[in-house]
Amino acid sequence: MVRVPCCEKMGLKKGPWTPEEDQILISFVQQYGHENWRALPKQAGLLRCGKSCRLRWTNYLRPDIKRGNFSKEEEETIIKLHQIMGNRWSAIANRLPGRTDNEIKNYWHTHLKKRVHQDAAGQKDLRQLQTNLWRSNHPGSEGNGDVQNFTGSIHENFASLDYSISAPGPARVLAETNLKQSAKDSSKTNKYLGPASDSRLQFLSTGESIIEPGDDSIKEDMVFWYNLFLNAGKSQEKFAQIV
DNA sequence: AAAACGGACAACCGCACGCAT
DNA sequence: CATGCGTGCGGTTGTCCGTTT
Repeated sequence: MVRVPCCEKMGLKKGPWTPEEDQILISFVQQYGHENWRALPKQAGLLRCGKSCRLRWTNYLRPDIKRGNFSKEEEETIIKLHQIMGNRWSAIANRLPGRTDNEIKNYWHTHLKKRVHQDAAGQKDLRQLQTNLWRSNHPGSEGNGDVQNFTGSIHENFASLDYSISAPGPARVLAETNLKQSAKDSSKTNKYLGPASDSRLQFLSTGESIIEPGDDSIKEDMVFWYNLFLNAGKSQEKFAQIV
């Protein structure tokens, strides 16, 4: 059997819907319901295929649809459900009242995908960064289990957004102070949230410097993680506790 | 000022599934 | 069981619009 796609039928309109078409569809559905999408456009007097009508109704015209920006809670829900379910947008949409699968799918591709990938890459980098931090403060400890325990703990706690992290000892970060250029560069991409004019990366609340002259190799990582932390809603104190 | 570019969102397309015959 | 049909789903494309060059 070869089914002819409904949209190939001659005379049917494609593309964006006009307000008039929307009004016709809304009025018809409210009056007669939508038991048969294929027959609906003809009955309603619309030059659209049934599929197009159904999509327009379910994704845009339905009265229970919630318009507007996604809340933080909705974003987190989408990210968590996507980790579990993958691209099963309709299943994810079922958990978010008022949101459609299409809307969630679009939001994922345009907003959330990049962020999640960036976080995943960052978590990978974190182990190396923490190893560097540990070794810079614990000479002679390289290669032993303490380093792995420390970095593993940090990684797991950060990944699960657990605030109760305590680093073993005052692992003070020593880094090059000349952050002007990297801060300037980062601010262009909204990654650096601190004062761009400051040559040191500082806690905004306490003014305490966490970057001291010394190790040039980790300054960029520190800027990255500091900003990721702030973006994630962590306090500077917690950041200090970790490093 | 205008062209080029890129992000956001709406809409389309093809496949798969379930149900009726 | 095979076929026909309606619908749901996810991937992809098209279009609009703001920003950058």
